[in-house]
Amino acid sequence: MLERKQKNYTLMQADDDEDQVQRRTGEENSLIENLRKVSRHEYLKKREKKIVEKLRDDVEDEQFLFEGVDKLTEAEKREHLYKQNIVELVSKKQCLEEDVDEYRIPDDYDNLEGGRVDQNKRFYVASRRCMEEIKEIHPQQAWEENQMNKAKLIYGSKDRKQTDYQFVFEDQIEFIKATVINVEKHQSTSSESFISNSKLKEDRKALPIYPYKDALLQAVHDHQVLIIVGETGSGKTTQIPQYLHEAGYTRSGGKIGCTQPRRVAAMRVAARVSHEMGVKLGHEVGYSIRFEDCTCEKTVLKYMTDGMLLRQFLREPELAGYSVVMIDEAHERTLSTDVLFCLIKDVARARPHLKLLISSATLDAEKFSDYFDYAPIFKIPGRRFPVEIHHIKEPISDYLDAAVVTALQIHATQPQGDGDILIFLTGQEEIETAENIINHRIRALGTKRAELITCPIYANLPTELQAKIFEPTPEGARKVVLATNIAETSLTIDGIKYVIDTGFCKINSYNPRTGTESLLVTPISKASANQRAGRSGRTGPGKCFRLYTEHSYTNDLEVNTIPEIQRTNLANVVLLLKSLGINDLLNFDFMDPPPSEALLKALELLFALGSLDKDGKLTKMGERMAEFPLDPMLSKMIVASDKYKCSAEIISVAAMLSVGNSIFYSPKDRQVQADNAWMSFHIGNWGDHIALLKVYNSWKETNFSTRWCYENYIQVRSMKKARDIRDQLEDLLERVGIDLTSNVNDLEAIKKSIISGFFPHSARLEKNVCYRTIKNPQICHIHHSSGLSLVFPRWVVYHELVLTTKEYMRQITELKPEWLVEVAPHYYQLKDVEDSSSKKMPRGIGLASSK
DNA sequence: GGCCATCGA
Repeated sequence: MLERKQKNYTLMQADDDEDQVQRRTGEENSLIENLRKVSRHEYLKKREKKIVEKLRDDVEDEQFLFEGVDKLTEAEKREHLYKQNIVELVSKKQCLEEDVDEYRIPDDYDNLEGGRVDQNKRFYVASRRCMEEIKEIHPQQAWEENQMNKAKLIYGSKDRKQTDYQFVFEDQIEFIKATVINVEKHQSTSSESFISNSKLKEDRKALPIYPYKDALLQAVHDHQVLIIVGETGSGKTTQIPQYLHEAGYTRSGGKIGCTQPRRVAAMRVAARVSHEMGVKLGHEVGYSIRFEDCTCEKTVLKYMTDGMLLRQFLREPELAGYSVVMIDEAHERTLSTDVLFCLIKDVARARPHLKLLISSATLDAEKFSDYFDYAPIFKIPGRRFPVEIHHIKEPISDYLDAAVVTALQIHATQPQGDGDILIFLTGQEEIETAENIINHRIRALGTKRAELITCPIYANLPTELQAKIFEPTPEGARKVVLATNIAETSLTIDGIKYVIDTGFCKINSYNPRTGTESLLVTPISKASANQRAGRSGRTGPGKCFRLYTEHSYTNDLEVNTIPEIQRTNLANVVLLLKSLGINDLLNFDFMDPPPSEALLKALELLFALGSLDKDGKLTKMGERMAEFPLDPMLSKMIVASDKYKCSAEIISVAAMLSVGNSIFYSPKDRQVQADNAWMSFHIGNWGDHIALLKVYNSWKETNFSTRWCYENYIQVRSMKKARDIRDQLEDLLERVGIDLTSNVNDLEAIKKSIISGFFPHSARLEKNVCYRTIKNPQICHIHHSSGLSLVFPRWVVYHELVLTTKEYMRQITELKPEWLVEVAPHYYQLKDVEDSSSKKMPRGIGLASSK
């Protein structure tokens, strides 16, 4: 097939040559004929690019997923090499054509001559990013850890702390101990049919979970719901589904599903398990994440994101295709996991043969147990290196300064090259200032000490710059990684020996009364503090320096972070639950119920958007909106765009809004250029929504060019994500019966569609630079990232309201007040939007009759 | 003239 593809290329070339000859000689050729050729030429160019891109993705995927898998057939290997060759040839050619030198800061892996990307290095770097899961299970690692543990079996001080709690679960411990004996008796009877490779088998046996295998199977057999407490490195995620599969839980046709909070985790674990089972990924073992379904009819072990399983409830409310569902990393308490708890508990009652495993790393398993009708707790020990924890003696006032000083102290006093430093800070700005201070002070020290390399990392940092933290530290030097919470769970950095924990992070919480999200610096929880400390003990014994006193650790910090469900906008969740036929949400069996105010606010909004009727039942409109994996206001905007015949534009806007605020990129050293690029999308005061649309369409016009992004200081990663979302939305349009219609020049139609979804978010200019929201009147300002921040239109509609240092509206568009009445007559009356009576706002304005 | 923690569909 690939050979055919290449032939196509040469054929295309021949076609083109012929074209030229004909064009020169054939006087009689009609103009139309010529145009056709030109357009074909263009089409072929585009097609070539598309095919190459597809090939490149294939190669990346294969390298990423089959890394270390030696089960590939010869044909597969050949094909892979072939693809790789083509991609390399093409990228050589492209690099000559596209000499990109804008905001692309060269880093190690694209430093080859001619700017060519060294794919191997790149994948090395990329795979480091998500080493977490692999670390847990990599055979080499397992072996090494095993050897280390043989020498001295030590548990870290973190573990020591947790022993305090162990007596609480005495029953469960007894339960485990009893079964350990069983394990030894029946060990040899376990099924071994799937593993031919003896090395792999040994590795699997070396995992801490292995001795508990039969006991675990017995427990699953005896109980419908089981809480599993297994620490990092126990092998629970990879082994338990395999054990259950081997024990026959998939024999009657049901799948084993395992959820993960993050996409990379689902992918990597699935890849690992398929490797262990000696099957091809996507066949018996697969994964399913948004934009990527790597499963087939044969799939019996399915790893997926928790959000994915949640969406599956819409199509398959009984989860009939599953015989076992395992919810992994339950302690993280993501919004999706929490909602899954409620739904799955209900399903389990209706389906007595469905097995349910809730797996968590912490010891608040008792709470999980209580929630699931006192389900038994099964504890599996983990493996970790000891971590020494140091607290400060006296409280300090400036944690940023203290963090820098501590880092420098470590650097100065600890042996050279014995490990890197990781500092947890709260955000981008803090990271940048810390970076500056450290660099400055290091320079002042002169060349006496070894080099100290600062590596910032946060989610919004362009990928090219993120890769820096995964490069090995040069001989004799030391790295200091300045990270946000991203390093707490989402990525793992090798070689960290010292953690400096400032004790703070930014946490988002939603105020249902005002509809504001606030992102404020908050003390972390104990669980979080321990997680952070654990980051130093992954590859060897570590040390953690906490910039708070032991007293405040024990007395001031909360035990756990407040679950997301209690501090977020619930509109989306409520719509989902409503479309599953769950009506009484106030008495719904949440593990930690969200504030009733938040539920009411969500219901009120859904009613205003027309997705619920006055009895709280889902309407036809609500059904259509629920199809979209978006915030209900965005969904409503899309459904409304049908009326204004601009659905093509609106789904672009929705996709761009969904990726959030990481579109534009403004590096400190190129601020002027970046500002200019930004300006070019904001001329004419169209507003931010239209600017986003312009960005998307311009990118599309350049055939999704990466170079174009660099030139315009736009983040490629975000744009690609927007494209994926937009593609998905386009597919969904068909499902809800909306035609894809484009009307790019009718800005009024586009704005009216936006307002149809966002009419509850309107505000008017109050005085000077202050705005006042119409509903729940409150003072706010235009965020400085907005194109209208110096324009101050009288009336605006905003995408979101965020409290940072002030109340800011983000992503705004100007509107005519009468549009509000036109689009939402049930919500606004003419008197609400009349400009003349602006002296004082009547109470309850805007809430015309929505109760 | 002042900035956006982190995931997920």
